[in-house]
Amino acid sequence: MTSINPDAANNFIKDIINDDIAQGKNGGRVHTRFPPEPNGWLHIGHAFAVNLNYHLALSYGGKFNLRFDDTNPLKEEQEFVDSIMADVKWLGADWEDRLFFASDYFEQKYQFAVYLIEQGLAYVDDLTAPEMREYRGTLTEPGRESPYRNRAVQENLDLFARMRRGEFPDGSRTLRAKIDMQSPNLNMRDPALYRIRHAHHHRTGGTWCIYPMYDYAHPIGDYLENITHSLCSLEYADHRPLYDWVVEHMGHAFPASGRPQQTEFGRVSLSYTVMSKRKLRRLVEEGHVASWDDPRMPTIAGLRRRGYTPSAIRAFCGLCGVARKNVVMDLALLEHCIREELNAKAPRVMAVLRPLKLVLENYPEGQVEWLEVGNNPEDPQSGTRLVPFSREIYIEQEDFMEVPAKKFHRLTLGGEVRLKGAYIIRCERVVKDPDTGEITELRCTYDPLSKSGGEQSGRKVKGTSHWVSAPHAVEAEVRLYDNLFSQADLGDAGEGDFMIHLNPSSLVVLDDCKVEPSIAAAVPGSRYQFLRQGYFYADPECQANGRLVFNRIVGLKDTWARG
RNA sequence: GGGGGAUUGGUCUAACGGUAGGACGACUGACUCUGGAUCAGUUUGUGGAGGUUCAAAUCCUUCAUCCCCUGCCA
Repeated sequence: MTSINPDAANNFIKDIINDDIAQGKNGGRVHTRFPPEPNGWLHIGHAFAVNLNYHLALSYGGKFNLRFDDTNPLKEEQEFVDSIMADVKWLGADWEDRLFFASDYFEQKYQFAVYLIEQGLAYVDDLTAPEMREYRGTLTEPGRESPYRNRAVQENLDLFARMRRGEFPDGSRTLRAKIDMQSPNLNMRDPALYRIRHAHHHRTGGTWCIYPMYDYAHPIGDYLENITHSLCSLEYADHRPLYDWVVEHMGHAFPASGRPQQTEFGRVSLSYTVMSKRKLRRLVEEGHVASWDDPRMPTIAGLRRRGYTPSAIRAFCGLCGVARKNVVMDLALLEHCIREELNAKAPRVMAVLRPLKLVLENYPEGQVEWLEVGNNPEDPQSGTRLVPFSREIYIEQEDFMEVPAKKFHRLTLGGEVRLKGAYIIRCERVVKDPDTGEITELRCTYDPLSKSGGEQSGRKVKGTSHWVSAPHAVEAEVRLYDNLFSQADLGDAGEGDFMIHLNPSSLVVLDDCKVEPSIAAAVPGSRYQFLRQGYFYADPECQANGRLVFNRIVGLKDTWARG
């Protein structure tokens, strides 16, 4: 079990839990849950919530449930249940045998509603939706009581039973809690508990035509599952009095030893991207990204496809603040987490993304040397591999400048550079296309005494370049992913306007890359550091058709490019 | 003249009346057969005003700003 930052300072939720344990609440148990609605894909913000709930339970020796909040058949689909389960599992949160659905409790919820009616705490209302809105009042004005508010218990019981039987059309009636139309908290102005929806539910099919509302269903689910700490996002703080109202009456109807309590925390979002379902959907529907799992998307599926590891995402979540305010985390922190992990673990290989042919005029034609190169300087255990070297090689176009810029450390006309793991070379001539003036080839010489690891290899030059032997080079496609948006905080860009900040270069596809032969058979899903370029992921889907495709997960930090 | 929540450097966070610290980023330098990594260092902060106190980021008052709430969504 990978832990997130176990030494992290306490957060306010831990403070609350510690107090609860000290007071013996719920017998000192800690039991959390992650309650997604199966109506979309999980994103990095959800990962934070999953992680928070799971690791809180874990660190207190408690339990963690996965519970789908499927009370609205119009929006929910099995497809999302499947993808969410896969994502939560991939993130490493283990619900063991505690997979639940709000719909598992529809019958109990119905019985409890009957109890509320009997107690005079709920009534069937015939108001239409627009009427109900009008009766509700406004933020600054109290509401008015529905004319149906004081129906007799028997009439309510009868009407509610007939609602269940399907005698009334959608929208014609609701079951409402009888609380307080004067409350300054709109959630307490006789909130709807049930609405009529003659719709097919992904799990219960056509069994029901009345469906409970979130505010009613959620606390019941928590209560029935013996949840102790029901964590949710900030916007539900106003709903807490209603949550408590339901729990309190559940306690009377179905006495149990435990009582769940709701605590709100701030959502986590990321800079240079968007998080709202609506905006993510627009990106897909308008074709700005290929799909929900496009490697530029902040969805779990997208991050996975990009090449992020669950452990890096967990580490990131552990570094995020748990606070009573929504936060926008710096993308750089997420990138730091994957770099840190991959720096330690990823094998290094040489890949030339934008090749420039280079001929070593004094290197014997037809000769091939297999040079031993270290796999990872950070990991002595990682060993070495053999890389072929020959008269014709490729180097990176940007590693040569005929007229060097200030502080340029690599190859220049008449200058020297070391080829990583091989020899020091000197550029003698530049061959150009006579028409375009474009550099097509470099004619160079090598210093035979400078061979890496050789006795006389100690000579220093100011730069080192990566390279690939031309006759041995393997063709690959490389997809350079970058920030989806060029502006860090899209929050204040007007609605609908955020698209103007799309980064036109969020994806650059290079299809003429040359990689060293050692990764010709790269295992799909494996990760490498392309020397001096970044960390890359052998794309599992694109690999399928026999073509090598690598996704750039994240670039290396590059102090030269920055300057 | 509604209710709820929040405010510590560029970002996130610690402090629970007693030296404002950390992470990421940025910048310097060292080192380097990756301009990576590593190491050393630097920079930037308690929203404002009052008050309580020997002592306030922390407690009180007040102002300001930001977020959420008028679905038969969650």
